[in-house]
Amino acid sequence: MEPLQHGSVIPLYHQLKERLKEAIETGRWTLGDKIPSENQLMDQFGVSRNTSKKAIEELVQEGILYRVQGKGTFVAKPKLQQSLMGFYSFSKVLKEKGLNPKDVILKIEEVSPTEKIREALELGEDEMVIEMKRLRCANNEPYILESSFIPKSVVQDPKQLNQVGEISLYDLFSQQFNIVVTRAKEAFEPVLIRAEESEYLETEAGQPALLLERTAFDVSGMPVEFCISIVRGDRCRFYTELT
Amino acid sequence: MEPLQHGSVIPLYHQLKERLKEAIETGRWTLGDKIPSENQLMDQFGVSRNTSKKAIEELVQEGILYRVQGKGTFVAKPKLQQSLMGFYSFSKVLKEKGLNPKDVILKIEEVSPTEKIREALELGEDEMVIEMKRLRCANNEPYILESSFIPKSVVQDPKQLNQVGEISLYDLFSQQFNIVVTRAKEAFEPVLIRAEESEYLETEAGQPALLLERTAFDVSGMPVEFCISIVRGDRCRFYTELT
DNA sequence: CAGTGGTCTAGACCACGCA
DNA sequence: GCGTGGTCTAGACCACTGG
Repeated sequence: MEPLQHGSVIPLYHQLKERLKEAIETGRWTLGDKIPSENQLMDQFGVSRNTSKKAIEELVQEGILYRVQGKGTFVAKPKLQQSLMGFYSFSKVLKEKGLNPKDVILKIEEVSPTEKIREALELGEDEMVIEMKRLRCANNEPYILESSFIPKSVVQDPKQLNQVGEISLYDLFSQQFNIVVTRAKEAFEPVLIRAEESEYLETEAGQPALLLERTAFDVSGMPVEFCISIVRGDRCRFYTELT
Repeated sequence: MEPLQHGSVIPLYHQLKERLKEAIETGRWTLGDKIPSENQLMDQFGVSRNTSKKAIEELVQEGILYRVQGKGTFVAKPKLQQSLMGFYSFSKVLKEKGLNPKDVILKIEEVSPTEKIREALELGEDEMVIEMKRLRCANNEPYILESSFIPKSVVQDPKQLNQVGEISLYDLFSQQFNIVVTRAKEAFEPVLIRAEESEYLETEAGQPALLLERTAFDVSGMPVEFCISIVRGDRCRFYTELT
């Protein structure tokens, strides 16, 4: 491990913070691992305890680490999973509780992206994408019709996506492709269900729904997924808390 | 100003933080005011600079204060205004930019609350509410039809609400009734526009819309407003960023 | 008991904004 | 030049956890 640059314009705690973050993002430490104590970091990097503390505290603030007094400092769950839960938790989303979630994969195939998708994923000319279309159900009733578009450069072989259903798409990204999704942009608006969607969602055309578009980015800021969801309005309600 | 309790179970920085927060919430300092410097707080409360700094830093983290190097520490905008801006900024909400926002008050009157409203506002039997129904426009085109329900105990005289339009409801709350809204819960779902709403919104029944319900709370956690909005789906798009 | 994080002090030097 | 916040050090005592 190279020493930190003392006397640099970049604060020591910030340099240390980046080192720790890098070690987590590259998989050096993962979910639940114990990282070195304040005293150990202090010795390893030649800084004071308050400086190593400040680096850790900011990472705790960002939700990357968590601390337990008397035990140590540990790696928290990836950030996006937390945020998604915070914003619209799928369990809370459903009016009925006691749900039995299940995803049906309708198709996985290589397609030519529309202009909108090409833009969202920052693709070049002629770059192809893999489309995975899923019907997401709870208690065997459909509630979301979802299409994920993933650049071919990310997932060379569509077959690799077949595991989705057993594990989540983002877990698959992290485990199979070494891609950690850390950020996402979302846009949504109310729409009417169209005829071709109504069949899958087992409802009628013209019923209220939410159109949700999400672009997910990996740690380097590269877009890795563009997702379009149609959410049945009668089955879903979204909650947020503004504090 | 009473001194802090040294040696208490409650950390000094936390006590100081509460003192500062209280001074802001009671109006001792308001938006844009400069608060005492770290050195001044250090002397006034008999703590070290790091302790006064930590109290301030946490309030900065919570968005209550902001700091400018070389100038000082200042009171930020009330939190809710920020959150609302962060979550669905009305300016970003509109597809068209260069908007000219205007609110038309349709009615202000004392009404008997429905069961839903009574529950949201935690009202007792026979307690009345003031309903303020507004049509919110941009570029003279309607986009939101909104009804606010406010407990009569909060605003004794409906006439006091007439200023809304010149200033925002939450600014009125803070200036006239000394109520600072600090928290809000929101729920939304897609719906179809109904006949009676379509007239105001100048569209057709059956068009997509967003139904948005918000309960706003003051500092003590008392509900002070329940608001039902119908948002035209064709004119609005909501954005969020998950990080 | 040793190790951890939680709090706190009393110093220090720096970059910045302003008069 | 002075006051501000930004960074940093080297100590200290405490409460909690685990062996």
